Amino acid sequence: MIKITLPDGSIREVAAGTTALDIATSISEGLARNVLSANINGEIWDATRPITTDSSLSLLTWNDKDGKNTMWHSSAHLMAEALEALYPGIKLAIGPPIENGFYYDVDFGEHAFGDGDFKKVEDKMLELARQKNKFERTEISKQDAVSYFKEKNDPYKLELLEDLEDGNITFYTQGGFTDLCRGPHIPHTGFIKAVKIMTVAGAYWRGDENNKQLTRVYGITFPKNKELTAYLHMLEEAKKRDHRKLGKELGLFTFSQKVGQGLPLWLPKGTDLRERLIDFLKKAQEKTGYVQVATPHIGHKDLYVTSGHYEKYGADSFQPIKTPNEGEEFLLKPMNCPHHCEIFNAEPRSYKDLPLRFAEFGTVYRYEQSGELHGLTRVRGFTQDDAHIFCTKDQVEQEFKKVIDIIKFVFKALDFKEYTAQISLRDQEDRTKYIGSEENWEQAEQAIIKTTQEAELNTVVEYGEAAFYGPKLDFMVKDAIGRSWQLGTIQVDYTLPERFELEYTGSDNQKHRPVMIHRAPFGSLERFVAVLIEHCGGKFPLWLTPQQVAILPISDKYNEYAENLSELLKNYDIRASVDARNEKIGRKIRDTEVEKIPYMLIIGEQEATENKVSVRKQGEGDLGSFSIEAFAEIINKEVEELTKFN
RNA sequence: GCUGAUGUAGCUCAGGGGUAGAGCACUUCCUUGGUAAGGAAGAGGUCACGGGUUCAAUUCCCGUCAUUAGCUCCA
Repeated sequence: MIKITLPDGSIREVAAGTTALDIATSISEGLARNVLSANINGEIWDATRPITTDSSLSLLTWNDKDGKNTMWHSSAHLMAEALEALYPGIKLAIGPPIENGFYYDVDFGEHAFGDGDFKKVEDKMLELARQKNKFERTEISKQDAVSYFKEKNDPYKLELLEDLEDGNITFYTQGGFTDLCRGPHIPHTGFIKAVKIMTVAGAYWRGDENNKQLTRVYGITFPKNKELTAYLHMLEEAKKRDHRKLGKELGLFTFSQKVGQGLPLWLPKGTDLRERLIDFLKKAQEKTGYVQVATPHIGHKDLYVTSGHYEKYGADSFQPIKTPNEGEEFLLKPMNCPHHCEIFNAEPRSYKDLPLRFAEFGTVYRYEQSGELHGLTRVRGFTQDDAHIFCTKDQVEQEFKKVIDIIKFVFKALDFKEYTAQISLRDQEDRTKYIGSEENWEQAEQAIIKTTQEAELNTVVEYGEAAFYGPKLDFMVKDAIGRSWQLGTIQVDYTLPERFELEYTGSDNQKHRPVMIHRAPFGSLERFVAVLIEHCGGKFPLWLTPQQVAILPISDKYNEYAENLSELLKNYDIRASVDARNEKIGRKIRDTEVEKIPYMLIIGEQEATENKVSVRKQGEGDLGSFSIEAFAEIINKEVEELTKFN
């Protein structure tokens, strides 16, 4: 008999060789029908694999990330089986699960696999799935494995086998298909009820462009048809929210071939939004003791040689520009921090001056490969909401706390309700790859852990994800349709103070090296605006939106009253404009709704006589009649609630 | 950067070896209308750019540029 510890702490005694599925069955039939795999002592196993020693067990279903992965990994095998049946002679490479579904890299030989083939593959997969073929695990010797794939003439699997140790090799077979695979897999193919082949793309064997290009077939599967429908609906929704589309429709930004790839041009409305975001953050930062600095768009090459950026990124950057006479080399600024270090160095600093917080909305330029450019999320020129905090190592904790406060404030004002903080710490095994003293690291890492706890953040700790120059904290937000984006970041840096020989005089009258903290709540304005657009679907929060109110006269008889109203609202800091077009009110309302302007004021005979406004809210409809003062108060209250820091 | 797809009016797109079409937007006129599209007329295009094939290219071929889906990359 062996002991199995369940997640609730209860212990079951079962015969050795019992499977996770057996245990699920003993709990309930319903549970057993949903078990995809199991976590045995921290390893993911087949639910059908016999357990032979005392173990902890948790059953994994579609609701678990690992359960989904198992399902999708098995789906990749199912797709491979279908592809082999439909296109005999193809060679299979690798087929892992990914964030949304799975793929398989396939060498189709002469056949050009494309959209036209998808339906066929989906049908075949469903046909095979309905056979409820079991996934069977076999341990196999390396020699036998090699001869199997030699027989099958599959060069990719043979190459994979070269790197595997004998005694550690398993095959999985379902129906007529056998694949080299570590597993685990779902009990049988019948769990796969809905299948969609999404797309194909080229991918190099082992990610190396010198290797042969294979066809990567992407697919996704679900245990219920309904979930597939919901997923496809979500994709449609994402398309509608695409910031590139909305940015164009709402007149926020554009690109020009003449100006250059990846160089966004902000249109008046987009600039309004952007400036408003800047003001908003500046105000919060002023209250937290930041001071603004400003630095030029280029800097001497030596600056970046000192910072180390030239060595690391110089070759892949925009190349240096030279002065015509002296031939001195300058780089387009890829980072603000070296400039800020020199500002720190501009005068002798005392411990009494610290912390010093230099903030700059600094525009930087980075050469991104042309294939990487994407709307506003990946560009070659962008503005960081950058700041560098120079402090003593004892101040790191308090400074972290303040930065977290600002970031939380930003997320709240912009209605990002769900976010997690990823704490990136040193590799626990190998500490040689990091610069800075053990003591400093330890102190900073502890400060991050402590402050994130105190701030009651949802955190994930990732060991080995720290930058070589210091630990960091990244904020991942979930948008309105459940996608994750990385936005704000806080990073501790021990190397730049070292490289720039930053010093301050301590209370002991000795020279000390300050700690530097990089931080950017938005990350970059471009990327942040892109995420924000997709999050709110273009319906910006009232405080931020370029136009808050549209004044819609019923006919041109009331245009004058409307214009007066617009002027009056300016006194209340409300951004309004009049739609004086010769159109019917229904048309004006429709167009305003489409433009996603939050409030409409309908102005006609009645309003003009009574000196009132009829208020209509975007997406909601008629709110009734208000005096102008009352309306202004509603707007201003809503704005203030969201944008007040502290 | 690599591989594939795409590039036609301001926008969304149709078309196709004999120098172009729709809807929306725009302009003008009519209409003065009370909570999601009133009517009519008009204007608007070197069919991304450069070569080639052809009597003739926007259409076919090649190249360049850009966009896009992936791959690789991201201070």
